[in-house]
Amino acid sequence: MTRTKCTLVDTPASLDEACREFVAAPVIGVDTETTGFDPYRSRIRLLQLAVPDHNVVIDLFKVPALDHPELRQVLSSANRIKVLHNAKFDLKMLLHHGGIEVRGVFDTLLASKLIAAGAPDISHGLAAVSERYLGEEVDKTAQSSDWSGQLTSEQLEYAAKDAELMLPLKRELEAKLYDLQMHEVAGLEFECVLPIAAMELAGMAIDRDCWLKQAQVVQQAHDILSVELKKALAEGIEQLSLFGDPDINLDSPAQIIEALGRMGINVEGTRSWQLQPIARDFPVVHKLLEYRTVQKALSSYGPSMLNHISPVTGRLHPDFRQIGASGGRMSCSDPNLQQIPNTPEYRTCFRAPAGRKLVIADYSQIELRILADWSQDAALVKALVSGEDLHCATASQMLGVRIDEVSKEQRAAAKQLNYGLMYGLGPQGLAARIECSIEEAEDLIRKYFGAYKGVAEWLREAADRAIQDRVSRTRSGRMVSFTFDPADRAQVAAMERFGKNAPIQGSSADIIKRALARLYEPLKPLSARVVNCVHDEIVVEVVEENAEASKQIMEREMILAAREFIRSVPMTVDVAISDAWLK
DNA sequence: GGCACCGGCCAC
DNA sequence: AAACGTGGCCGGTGCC
Repeated sequence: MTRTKCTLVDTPASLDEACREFVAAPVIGVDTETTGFDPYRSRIRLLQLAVPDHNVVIDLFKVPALDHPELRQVLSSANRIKVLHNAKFDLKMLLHHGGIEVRGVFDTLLASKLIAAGAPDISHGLAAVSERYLGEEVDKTAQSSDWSGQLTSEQLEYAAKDAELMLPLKRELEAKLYDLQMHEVAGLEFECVLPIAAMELAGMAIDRDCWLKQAQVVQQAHDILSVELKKALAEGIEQLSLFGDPDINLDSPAQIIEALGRMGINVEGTRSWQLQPIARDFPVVHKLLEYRTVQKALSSYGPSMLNHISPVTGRLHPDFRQIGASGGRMSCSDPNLQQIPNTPEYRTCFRAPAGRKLVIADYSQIELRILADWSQDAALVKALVSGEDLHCATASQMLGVRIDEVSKEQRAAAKQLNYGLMYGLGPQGLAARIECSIEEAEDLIRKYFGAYKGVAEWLREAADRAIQDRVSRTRSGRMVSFTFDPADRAQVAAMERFGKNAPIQGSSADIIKRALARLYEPLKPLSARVVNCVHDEIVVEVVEENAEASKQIMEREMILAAREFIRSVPMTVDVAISDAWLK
């Protein structure tokens, strides 16, 4: 690469000059260097902007560039494309420190992930992506250097280089996205970056005392159970033990298997599905299952959760990975607010601060509605359009009984089928879940697909597509690729199940992402902030007096987001206004 | 001490 | 691989 002109901006006059250049540029590479990763506890040192043949490095410790009207306009205007790698990070910094909402984002990280179509073991770091698309090695050693003091020429060079790289990288990635017909879904993803950045900055409020109180209750149960369980497990070796209680580690599956074996209880593993069937026969097994529950509650949902509370905001600011799953779903970590136990004891601790409310909105049966729309199965569409209880309607269709005569067991079986079959549930799995024989399960599945022939056909085609084309698409055009060894029957079977599931799960992700993007502007005037997003659910925090208005907007925008993709069945959104994360 | 992996289990 | 999909977090275990 030829040497590009590089300017260090550290005076108001040089900033003015540089800004004139950006105002005219349709595409700008952007990067920042910061003193840390937490926007609330670190500062932006450098803002790098690259246009063809010119890199500009702005030293924000020397000149208050984030206040510069032209620069703000350049960054927040959707008309000028800003190319960044992992834009969420820079957007959070610019939003928090400058109140700047960066629009017109092209994110090279998300582009790379889309192109990879969920293939595992592909790195999407800037160095790897540059290498892959430009054949260029990038030295990232300066990234973790100290950006708070006197800067070396190496640091400045590195800083400029990252922004400069964005321009050729965008060219390559964009061409590839068009090739693959994924420019539209790329736009969908790029529009989500600002809303997700804002969601992370907003964070979720948690009531510390409430959480600790709950943890203490569990701790007590844990202590009692652990003593009882140790005693029960020791009984098998009483005659061997000369030194009192053997110090068995209850959290070690290997030691548990050994201890149970000494008592004459032989198990392959100690997962709950393996233990459940024999829990009635052996009190010690029942005790173990009880212990497991509280152990999980204590370790994953105990006091350690509070370590994630920001000392600055007093709230939880998780990390959302925008393309976290191969089908396009988001994932969440540190902490994972998508896996908080769905029980009142825990959810009630996620409480809106005084004078504020949570508005909780979720799509009802979104995946089944996608399946119905996609398969155009007449019976399933009709059941969903009718607004009847879906699982009763399914049981009625399958078994030929009147809908008001469907028994509890029949409805439960239908529910398992509705949710399970689109993931590839087989007779064995169904039998285990509803406690019937394999033959009965086979019969139920036959009846289900007899009632929903269109669904059967669609699922068959989806599985075939995965095996033959090794790729399928969600409703937005997002590609999901499948890699497997065709000689391995188990892998083929797993891929068939994945092939059935991925387009549906991924389309659901398309829809919720459209909802996040659509909600951003309408919620702003209400000072309502999205604080969490759990696959088919969006949680907003808002001042009490604007809760009702927020509710209306959420219902409207979420339905409109779904209608962008799904038209033949109604999408329904359940919305509740609440003090805590409870409906 | 850090890392990778596993068994196990929480969410949707 | 539970013959039901997608994730992340935990403690145990073994390795370097």
